[in-house]
Amino acid sequence: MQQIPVNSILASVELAAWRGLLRAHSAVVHELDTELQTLHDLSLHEYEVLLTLAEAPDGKLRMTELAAAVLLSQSGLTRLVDRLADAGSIERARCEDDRRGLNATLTRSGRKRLAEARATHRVGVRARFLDHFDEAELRALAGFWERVLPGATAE
Amino acid sequence: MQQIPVNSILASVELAAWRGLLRAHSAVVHELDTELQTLHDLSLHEYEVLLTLAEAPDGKLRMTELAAAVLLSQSGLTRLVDRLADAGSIERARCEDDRRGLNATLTRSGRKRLAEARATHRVGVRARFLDHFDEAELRALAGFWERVLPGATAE
DNA sequence: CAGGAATACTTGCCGATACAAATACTATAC
DNA sequence: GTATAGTATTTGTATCGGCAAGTATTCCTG
Repeated sequence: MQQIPVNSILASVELAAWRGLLRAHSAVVHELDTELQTLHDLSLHEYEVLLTLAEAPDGKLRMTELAAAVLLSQSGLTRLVDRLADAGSIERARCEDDRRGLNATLTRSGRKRLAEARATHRVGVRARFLDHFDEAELRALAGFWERVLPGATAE
Repeated sequence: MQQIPVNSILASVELAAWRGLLRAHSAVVHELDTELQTLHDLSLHEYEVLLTLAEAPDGKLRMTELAAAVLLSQSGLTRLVDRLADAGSIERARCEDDRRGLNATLTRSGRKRLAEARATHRVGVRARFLDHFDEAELRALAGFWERVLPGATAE
C-alpha cells in the first residue's frame, strides 16, 4: 500500500500519471500532425479550424469564436486564417450587423479538403488513441477531463 | 446503450475522451508554463532539462540523451541549453572518452534555481491535475498511457 | 592505417505563435 | 451628439522550435 506523501517529491504513481500524459500526448499529437501535414498539407490546428467551421450552426464563425474553439491566440488565428484563405479553403466576410467583426466560412474547396482530411484523421485518432480503450474507459477518461477542466468535453 | 460506429464520424464518448484530452492538456500545460515563467523565469522545457539533469545518475547527460528525455529536437535542445548556459544554470564539458560529445551538468546556481522552481511546480501539478484523482485512478491513468505509448511512464 | 560511413552536436534559415500596439468600429455617459 | 470607454481584428516584433546542411570526431572495412 503506497502512501502518497503530501509535501515531498511526487510519488511514482503520480509521476507515471503526469509524465505519461505529457509523453503520450506529445507522441500522439506529433504523429497525427505529421500525418495530416504529409497527406493533406494541413496542420492539426488548420484541420481543427476547418472542422470547427463545418460544425458551426450556420457554417460561419467570428474570428474570436474560432480562436477560442481551437485554443489559439487571436493573432495566431488571424495568421492561420490568412494561410487557409490564401489556399482558398476559407473566406472572410465583413459582418453586416457589427462591422468590426468578420465571419469565416468554408469555401467549396475547403469543404472538400476537410472531407478528405477528416477520413484520415478519424482513422488516425482511433488507431493511436481511442482503440486502446473500451467504452467504459472512454467514459471514465471523459469524466477525468471534466474534473481537470470543467467544460473540456463540451461540444 | 450507445453503439460506437466503426467507420463513421467519432461518437460523442470518443469525442469527449479525445477532445477533452487536448483541451485539458493544453490548459494545464499552459498554466504551468506561465507559472514557471512568471515566478522563476523558466519555460516548462527548461525546467524539465534542469530536472532531468538533477535526476541523472552522475548528474550529467549527453546532449542527445537530454533531447530525448525532454521531447525536443537536437537543434532545439542545443539552443535551449545555450540559454540555460548563458544564464549560468548549466555547463557543457567536452566528453573525454568521445570528443564529439558534450556532457551537460547543473551548476551550483542551476541546482538552486531548480530547487526553487521545483517547489512551485510540484504544487502546481498537484493542484491542477493530480489532486483531481484518487490513487486507484492515478494507477488507471498510468496504465492508459502505457497502452497508448509503451514506455510512457518509465522513469 | 587510409578512406568512407556513421555519430554528436551546432548553425543557417524558416514557419508558427505569442504579446503588445495599432486600427476600426460600437456602445455608453452626459 | 460628442467624448470616452470598450470590443473585434490585424500588424509589428520577438521567441521558440524544426529541418537540413555543416563541422568535428569516431568507427568500420579492406
